[in-house]
Amino acid sequence: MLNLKQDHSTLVVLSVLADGPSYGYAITKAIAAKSDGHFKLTASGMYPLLTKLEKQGLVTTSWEEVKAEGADPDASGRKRKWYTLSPKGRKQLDRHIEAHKQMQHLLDNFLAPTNTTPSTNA
Amino acid sequence: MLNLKQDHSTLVVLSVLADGPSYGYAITKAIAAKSDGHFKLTASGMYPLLTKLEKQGLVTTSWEEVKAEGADPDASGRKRKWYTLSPKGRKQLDRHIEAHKQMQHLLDNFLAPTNTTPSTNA
DNA sequence: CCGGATATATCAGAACTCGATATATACATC
DNA sequence: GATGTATATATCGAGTTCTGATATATCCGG
Repeated sequence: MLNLKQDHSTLVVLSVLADGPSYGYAITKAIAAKSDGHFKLTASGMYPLLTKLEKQGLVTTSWEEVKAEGADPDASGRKRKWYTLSPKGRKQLDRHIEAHKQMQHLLDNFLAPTNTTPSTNA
Repeated sequence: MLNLKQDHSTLVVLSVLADGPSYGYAITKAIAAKSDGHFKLTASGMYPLLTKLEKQGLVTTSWEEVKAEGADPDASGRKRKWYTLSPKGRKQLDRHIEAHKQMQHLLDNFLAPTNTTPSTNA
């Protein structure tokens, strides 16, 4: 169970939101599910990140009352804060994926065996 | 020019030391060179990291006097602190590379298009 | 009514980031 | 010999991030 850092969290959260609007708790569950239980992003990592994404204009938010079935329509039920990926957020996701691919590429090169004269050159 | 975070710094520094002993300043240069100028690890990131690696027993250290050619043998010249990868450090590097590969794999899977029923299944 | 799941959010101590600063030697150029 | 750049190690400090713990409140099954 790998705890995600903010860079990876951002990538993963934006990626989840690319599939459609969601809310904090559901996103943590989606991350766990979509990663076969390998990735973990806890509440204390999730909510500050979502706030940050909102401030950056990468997501827009709205509150929704979660009414229990047959509940008193006047009673104030549990609330959900929905997060929707903005066009800016979608672009940022693409850029983030590109950056991630490049980092992968650069690291792979860096870690590759130090062959000064590879046979592929012959 | 990407500034490396500690996770990547550790991977990269241990990888440099796997090629043989080196010292702080040379490692920063080696990282820049080996990454074609893409990776940067500054002094304020390097020295705390090296200290940490030493405390963890991943590297061993020794001081060496850098004598200028034809310099007074009694004069105290510049000093270098050499870092050598320990067997424990070598194992840690392997583990770190494995973890990195797994993270790559998991992220790639995560970011892959959401095909619930791929045509490869038919 | 209790406990576990759902749901959002903050707190606080620890760790990390990174430009700036301190210190000192080496060396080339003017 | 002065000035500047490169070599070389190291810390400081303001800001950010990390993470388990805590707080609050609803929902639902037993």
